[in-house]
Amino acid sequence: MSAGNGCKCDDEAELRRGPWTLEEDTLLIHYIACHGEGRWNLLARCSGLKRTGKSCRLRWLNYLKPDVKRGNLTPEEQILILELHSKWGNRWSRIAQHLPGRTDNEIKNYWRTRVQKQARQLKIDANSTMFRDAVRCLWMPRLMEKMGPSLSPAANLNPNSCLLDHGALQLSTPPPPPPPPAAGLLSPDLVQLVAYDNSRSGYELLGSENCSPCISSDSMAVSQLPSMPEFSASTPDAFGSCILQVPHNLLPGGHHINNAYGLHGLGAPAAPMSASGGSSVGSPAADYSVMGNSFVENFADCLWSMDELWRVRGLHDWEN
DNA sequence: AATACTTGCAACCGCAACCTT
DNA sequence: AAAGGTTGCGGTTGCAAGTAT
Repeated sequence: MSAGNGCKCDDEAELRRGPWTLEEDTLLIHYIACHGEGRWNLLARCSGLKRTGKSCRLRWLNYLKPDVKRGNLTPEEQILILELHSKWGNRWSRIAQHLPGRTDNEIKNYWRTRVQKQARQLKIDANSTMFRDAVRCLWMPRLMEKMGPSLSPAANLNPNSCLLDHGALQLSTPPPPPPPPAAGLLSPDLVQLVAYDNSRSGYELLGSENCSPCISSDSMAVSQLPSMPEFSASTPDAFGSCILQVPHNLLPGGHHINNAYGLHGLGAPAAPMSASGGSSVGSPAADYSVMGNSFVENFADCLWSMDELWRVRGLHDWEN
């Protein structure tokens, strides 16, 4: 460990930083093959690498180690991450222990880039109960669908444990406190909904058995929505969700809420609604008049369910 | 085609816990 | 027991690649 043990002890000022080169990787792999893992500072000094022990350790564990799995996380792994994070929070290394071949860094990146993005789109704090509800009600069922019939035991979750379920509501903890103004309140004139592409040819807001209390049991085609200037939709994300913004004044029967989520469908992401749109639609005005009645009718059902949900949860007073 | 913007991920940093002497 | 060194964790940053305008 000392300067006199035969190691190449270079001036610390020459330590390299930044991306690793192929030569450095080769050197590190070769050294570990000969001497094994651990003792990272010694490794750094004696391998000829002008890196800190910390940097060597990180490169090995996160990238070079043979059992590190590359490629996208499977739906099973994603479910596991969501579930374990809801249990343990940001304990990345602990979570990683349950996903063989995946590193804490990878899981942390997944959470930050995918999951927190979802929270931002929903305008919900990623650590809030409300967001955990959304995860359980929206993503987990979708991921399970992607997994098909081969549900792994670890991911054998009961979607009906969704906190949005009426039964669960009655039995479980008191309603969560109203979210802070920034988390959930929209402009007084708009309602936001999360919708999923359900058919690749359009968008559909669907009833879901998993989250039946929070949505209408009817489904409704909204593939023509983009042709209506009153509505806007965000670009669908990696999970296929997009945010619809709908003017309050289009809602019949005085039903109005400030935030809604829980509209659940199936299928892969597709082009933004504004890009492909409905198949046989004419001018925006004509489209709306043609399909308007049935759409609004079902939409109202859906919103009523959401409205009821918030009332049950004691959140009604965060309406304007 | 060029530029601006967004996204995903590898790598770094600070800190705390653990280990060795 | 204490001090110094090492390791591991979680948060953050920087950059290359991809996408939108």
